[in-house]
Parts: sequence; structure tokens; C-alpha cells
Amino acid sequence: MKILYNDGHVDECPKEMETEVLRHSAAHIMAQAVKRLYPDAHFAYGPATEKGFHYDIDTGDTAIGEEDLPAIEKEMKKIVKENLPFKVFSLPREEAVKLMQDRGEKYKTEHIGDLPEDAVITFFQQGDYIDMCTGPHLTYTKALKAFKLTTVSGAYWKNDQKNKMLTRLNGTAFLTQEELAAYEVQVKEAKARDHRRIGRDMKLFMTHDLIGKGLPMFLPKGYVIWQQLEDYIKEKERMLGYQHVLTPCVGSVGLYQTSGHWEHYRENMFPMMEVEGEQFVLRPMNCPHHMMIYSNQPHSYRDLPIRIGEIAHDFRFEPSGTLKGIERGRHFCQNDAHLFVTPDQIKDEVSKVMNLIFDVYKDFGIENYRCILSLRDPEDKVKYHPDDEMWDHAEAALREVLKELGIDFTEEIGEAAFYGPKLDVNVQPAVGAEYTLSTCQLDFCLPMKFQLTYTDSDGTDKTPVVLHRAILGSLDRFMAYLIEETKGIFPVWLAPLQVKVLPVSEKSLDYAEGVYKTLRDAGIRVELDDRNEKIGYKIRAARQEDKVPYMIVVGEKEAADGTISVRARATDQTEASTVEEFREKVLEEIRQRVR
RNA sequence: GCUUCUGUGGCUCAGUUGGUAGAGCAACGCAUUCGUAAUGCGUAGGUCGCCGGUUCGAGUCCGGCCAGGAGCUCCA
Repeated sequence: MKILYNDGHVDECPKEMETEVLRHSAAHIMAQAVKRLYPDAHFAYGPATEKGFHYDIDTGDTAIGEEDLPAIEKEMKKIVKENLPFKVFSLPREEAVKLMQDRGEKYKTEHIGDLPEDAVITFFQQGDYIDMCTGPHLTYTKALKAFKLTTVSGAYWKNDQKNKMLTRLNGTAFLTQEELAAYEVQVKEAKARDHRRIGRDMKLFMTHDLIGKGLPMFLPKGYVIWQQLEDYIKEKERMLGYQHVLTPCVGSVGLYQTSGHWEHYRENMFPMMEVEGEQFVLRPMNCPHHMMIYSNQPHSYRDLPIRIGEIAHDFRFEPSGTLKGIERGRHFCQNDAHLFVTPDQIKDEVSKVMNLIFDVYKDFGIENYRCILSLRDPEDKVKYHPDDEMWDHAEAALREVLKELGIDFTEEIGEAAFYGPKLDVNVQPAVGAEYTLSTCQLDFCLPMKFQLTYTDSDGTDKTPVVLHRAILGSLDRFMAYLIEETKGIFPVWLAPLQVKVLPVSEKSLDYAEGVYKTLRDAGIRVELDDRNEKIGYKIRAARQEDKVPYMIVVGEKEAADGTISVRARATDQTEASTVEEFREKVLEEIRQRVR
């Protein structure tokens, strides 16, 4: 594939750049089509993305909706067929500004103003459409062979909420029709994996208007998984010296004024309520409560580190547009803990937290994640606790530990908590943007605000350092991720239903009941399908609806020789066993948490 | 919150240019007692998200609200 660079030369495109160039050119061709159909449209940014391309457009008074996409797509096909050549030219700044102004491109004009003084301003043109752009691009429009417009959404100009909301037209393009078709299949499969769909189909959780938006409720089967996760992580934490507490979901406004949350995050909290002249809020996080637990009694340096953990209910007034099933709600349950440590224990404790995170990921088979060191924006003195020395120290400490542990990470400016830097572990869900699963945060700030102390070896009072950390993040979100990773086919120890007993006919019902009771009494989550249906039907239901790991088929044959026929969901293989053997096997799998 | 799209029985969907609702699966009943991915027949179930408007008449047109999807912003 030949491509045109902004210095005018044409060259063979490096393989790894082909799709990106293609998509970027597709964005230009889409813009050209839009300009033909909507002459008053003004264009902002139109990049290639990981999944396709988009262009942000100010459509003036005429709205472009999804129903308009076919017409735009048709016009694009026409442009492709016209096989227009891409041309490139550059202009001095003044002339560039004039060209864009003359064409009514106010966003492009503004963009020129943001470019550095010495920037070479280049334009790509196909037919009568001219776009300010650094390229490179295709050489002819006919090279765009496989594309599709997908959705219309909105995006703020320069991604700033204070700016105008533009119309974002989204599409995707591939080198071949086959790749495009494969992509469409993949999108369909991702939708089928969406935790919201599986959660409803498998009756794991529900929502209802009368309860309120962003407030999912866990149903019996979903709560089974929840409880397993809770037991699992608490056990891990106990082994590492954590102590668990229970604190209320409400706190006084004064508590959050002390912590600084009231000043920094009041907008994201449910509104204050007043009773008997006292003011309270639903808590959005647990740090202040745990600070108060620490300060309940004096501490010696010998007591540290102290690790306070809680499976804690929190409430945050998330904007309605950000809510997403159990991945992000207005109520959620954090796997939270605060570690109170001396300065020279920081490294050791951070590395223990990171090891715990990776240990847990290994247990669940989570492999696709990335680590981010979230730093403050030094310019932003409002959002972040103003103490540069503290910040430099904390950020350096965290960075050093990560390097020592050999963890790959990227740094992101302006992503820190107001009280300190974070190490976030992010994952990509089936549908939508990536999110943080686990976090470890270093905090020199809140211990000061709460005047926490410990007595050091020299008899003086010192301020402890606090590590905030969440391993499963919120149980809700972790469960959402697990649902999507497993497609609802959970390992035995997590499965809401572990075994289903399927009698071949009512003749073998008595024997089936005996098998059922043996397993139930051993603590195995088992159901008996005593419906008057054929065995094929019951297997289909157990597979598709329950996604149960083990199906036990019993008929007259089994009843006669006292065996059971075990069919594994994972392999669809059947093997004979005795109920006692099977019971021990399953119990062992549960104990071992076999994946 | 913003832009945009969507909203028909538990689920998946049909419903032509406005004339007072259909299917499959699930549920229930009857028959069948049947060996590893759907036995047959039958019954019931919806004032088409809610409210208002236009019209002789609205699931179908218009407005508002609610909820959901996609994305943007945000996520202590």
C-alpha cells in the first residue's frame, strides 16, 4: 500500500501503520461526504482509533443522527468510486489561518493557534475537500475498500466539559472485507459477553426503576458468587495480618471536612441530610472511618504496620451517564483496607500489596491488565493537597518500589487522588472503556489531617503513613469482570450452582433424590431437575441456562448398580463414578479453587 | 450531567402510508416415562415505558418525563 506523506513524497506504507493510515483517510473521506451533504458542517478532530475512526463535527442547527448514517456511507462509497487522488501542500501560518477562515473552519483555525510557532502547517486535499492534517494518507480514495459507519455520539471540543458538545460520527475500516466481517462477529460476541446481559439471563442481579438507577440488587445466585469472593479475599488478607472491621455507611459532615473530602468531592456525594440539627452524609469512601479506628487508642512503633480491612458499602452520586450495570453503580462494596505504617515500612508494605494483587490475579487467571502510576498535576493547586515536598517524596517512593519489583508501568499525570499518588491496575471489559480493578495509594496527607500518631523508639510522637488499597476493587466491579471473562461459566468454587442431578425419567427419581441429598449434605450447591422432560432437554437447560459445571445423569442402569454418570460442562465428556467418589472430587476442587 | 439512539407480554423480536396487537422461547395443563444440546397437543399472559397533545380514531405523529444503549466529561 502506497501512502502520501506531508512533505509530498510517496512511499510504501510500513505494515504496522497500514490500518491506522487507512482509518485516518476514511475519516477524511467521511468528512468530505458530510461536507457534501451538510455544507454548513465544521470539522474539529478526526483521528484513527484502536477500533476504527471518528470525526467530531459541529453540525450547526441541523442534527445528524444515526438514521442519517446510511446516506453518508453511500456518499462515501461514491467518493471512493470517483477515485480522487490525495494531494498535500503546506502554507505559512497567516495563509493557513486565512484558508481555514475562508472555508468557515473555526475549529481548525483555533487549532492553528495552539500549534507551536515553528510548526509546518500542512493540508491534505481530495477533490474539493481540504483538511488541515499532518497525514500521512492514502494516495487515492479507491484504496478504501472495507469500511462501515457505526454510531453517532457526542464529544466535547478539546475534551473539555466547558466547551461545546460536538457530534461524533464513528466508523471503522479494515484492509479487507474479511477483516471487517471478522470484526463485526467479534463485536457481536463481545455484546453477548456483556456482564449486564449474562447477569440478567443467569439471574445474578437485577435493577428496577422503583429502587432507582445505578442501584443493582444481587439475586440469590449472584449473591452466592459475591459471598465466595468475600470469603476468598478475607482469608487471603487474614493470612497477611489484616484485621477486619465493620463501620457504618453514614458519617457526619465534620468527618469529611476533617479529611478534606467535603471540600474536594462534595459534588460527587449524595446530598447532606440533617437530623436533630446534626448533618450527615452517606459515605463515599471508608478512609475517614478507618482513620478514626486507628486513633481510638495510642500506638507504638512496635504495633506497626496495622492493617485495617473492610468489605464496606459506599455510595457515590455518579453522573447518570456513567452508570453501567454492576461495573459502576451508585452503591458498591469496596474490598478496602488501610495500612498504617512507619516511613521505613513503606517499601515493604507496598510490595506486599502488589504481590497480593498479582497473587489474586493468578488465582483468577487474569492476565490482561496494565499498571499505571497516577501522579498529580503539579500545576493544579486546587485539586491536589498543596505540599510539593510531600508529593515529590510520595511519588518517588512509589515509583522506586515499582521499579524494584520489576513491574511494567506507565505514568499518567493528573490521575492521582487529592491526598496522594496511586498505583492503579486497569483492565479492559467486553464492552466500553477500560477501568481500574485494583489500586494501591500512598498517603502522607490524611494521617496529618486526623493528627494520627505513634510513639517511636526514641519516645517521640511520629505521624504514620497510610496505604490505601483495594485488591478486588469493588466486589461488584470484580464480579462484572469475572462474568465477562468466564462468559458466566464459573469455576466450581464460584459457580452459583455446582451440580445438577438429572434423572432420565420419573422411574429413577427416588435414586436421583438420594444422590442429590448426599451432595447437598456435603455442602455442595446442587439442584435436582425433577421435571417430566426428556434427558436431552434437561442437559440443554443445565448447559445453557445454568452453565452448571457438573451434570449427573441417573437412570435405571445407575440405580441398579449404584453408580452415577457424570458429565462435565467443560469437556462434555461423560464418565461413570460413585456418588462418594464424585463428592470428594468436587469438595477437593472447591478447596483448591481449581479454575 | 452532555450529544445521540432506543423503549411492544419474563426473554428475543414482527407490526405496511395512523383504524383499537402477533410469533418463537420461557410459564402453566394434558398426554408421553422417554438414556446425554429442545416430545407432542393445548392454555394463559400485553391498555404497546409514563403523562399530555394533534386526530372521528395513535403502538404508529408531536411535546414533556422516566429508564436503557453508545460515546464525551467524571470516577476520592
